[in-house]
Amino acid sequence: MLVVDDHAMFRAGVRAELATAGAGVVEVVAEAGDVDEAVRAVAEHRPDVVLLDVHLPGGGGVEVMRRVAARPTGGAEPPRFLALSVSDAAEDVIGTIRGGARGYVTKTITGAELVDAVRRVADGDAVFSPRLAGFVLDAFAGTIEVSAVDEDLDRLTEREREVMRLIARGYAYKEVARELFISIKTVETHMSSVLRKLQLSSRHELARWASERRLL
Amino acid sequence: MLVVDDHAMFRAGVRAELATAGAGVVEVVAEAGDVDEAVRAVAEHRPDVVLLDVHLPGGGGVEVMRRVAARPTGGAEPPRFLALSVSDAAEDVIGTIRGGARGYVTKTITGAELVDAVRRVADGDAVFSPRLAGFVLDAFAGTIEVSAVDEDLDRLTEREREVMRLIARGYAYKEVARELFISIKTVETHMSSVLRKLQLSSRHELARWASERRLL
DNA sequence: GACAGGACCGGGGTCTCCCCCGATGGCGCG
DNA sequence: CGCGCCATCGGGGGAGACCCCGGTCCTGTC
Repeated sequence: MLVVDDHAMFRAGVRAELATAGAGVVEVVAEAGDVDEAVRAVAEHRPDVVLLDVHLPGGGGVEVMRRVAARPTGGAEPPRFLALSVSDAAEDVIGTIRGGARGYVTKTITGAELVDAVRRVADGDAVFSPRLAGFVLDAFAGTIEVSAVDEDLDRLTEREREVMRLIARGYAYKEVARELFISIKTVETHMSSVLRKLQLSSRHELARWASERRLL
Repeated sequence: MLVVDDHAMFRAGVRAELATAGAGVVEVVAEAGDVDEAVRAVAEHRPDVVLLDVHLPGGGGVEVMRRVAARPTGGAEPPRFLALSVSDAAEDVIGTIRGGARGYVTKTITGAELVDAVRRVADGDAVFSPRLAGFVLDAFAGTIEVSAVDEDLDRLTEREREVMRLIARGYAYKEVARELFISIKTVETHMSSVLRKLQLSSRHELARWASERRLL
């Protein structure tokens, strides 16, 4: 494992904890204190797991993952990243996951828990601290208001729904007309009904409305 | 914990495993064999964790989560769902997570691992089997082609990017002009450059382009 | 100093969007 | 049968979107 954190004291703490709680399970092969060092250390030592601080000089942990992913691995498996941070802010967590981390734990974690988390990430598991699992899964599950959608959407006729779908995808009236073998004027009539029924006022609002509800 | 699975034999197996490996940690308070039973059992026993089979008669595990979420809890905390399935298909996993599950493990799991997974989900952790963590996190991280985006996006000047962002969000030229303290004509000039540089032909295509690349 | 490029602004034109008004034919319902 | 709803089509018009052309400043480069 590679330990990346800008505080040497913290890295020493991780080493000490893992030496006792994780003896024989987790081996620290190297340390790094900023983004450049981290990228070099990954290339040199090819660790299975990188314990990665989120707030790191030189672009943060996300930058490390981005640069490691951009470099050729020479056929070797890329390391798995376990993010470690004092922050439990949603944007940090989600940004880190988007960046490619396979886990995110806060620094309130105990040594034994850290050993377990590292082991799990090494096995391919996803690991999240309790408070963070909520962010990740909620963001992933999305804000799908099933009940509200149906009530509005059911007011539309079949033909109106077809027109709505195409308009929301950015089709011009002319293109919708050609696609559905009807006149432009009919498309305008349907669109007028759609906007009125959905209480929207333009095709742009309609596009956002449909996009938020994943109707495209 | 509530065990939901349509095979009585499997439920018995879970009970037996948890009695030995999870003695004193995990207590099975009830069982259910289909969606209706599961929803009733949740209302009656209010378990902390529901071990939920994905392929279940009556709509699947997703239907259970949907109906439990729709019913008032009477102030009590809703249970956390741990999905359990023979399937490791991406659509099953992602659909289940979208449905609100806090974890997903396959039935190849051992008794000790199951105890650990249940304990973690009860604590609020997200738990995923190794092969599944890939699906979930990749789907969440999205298909972000950093390299392709930058080449196109870097051709835009700073001002063009600002205009592009607002237009992609559905702002009218007039609104963009007001927002950026410039004239409508200037907005048109910038938009013309944006469309030319990105090889797009309308604000609608631009909106889709930006939306696909999560630039909003 | 010439030259390029970016930010800024304008005229004028065509097309699209969105609304108002109208009409016809079909289909089910009381 | 009258009535309402739906799908179809049209005229007209105002506002906006998009594109063509023109221009003035400023800044950085050679």
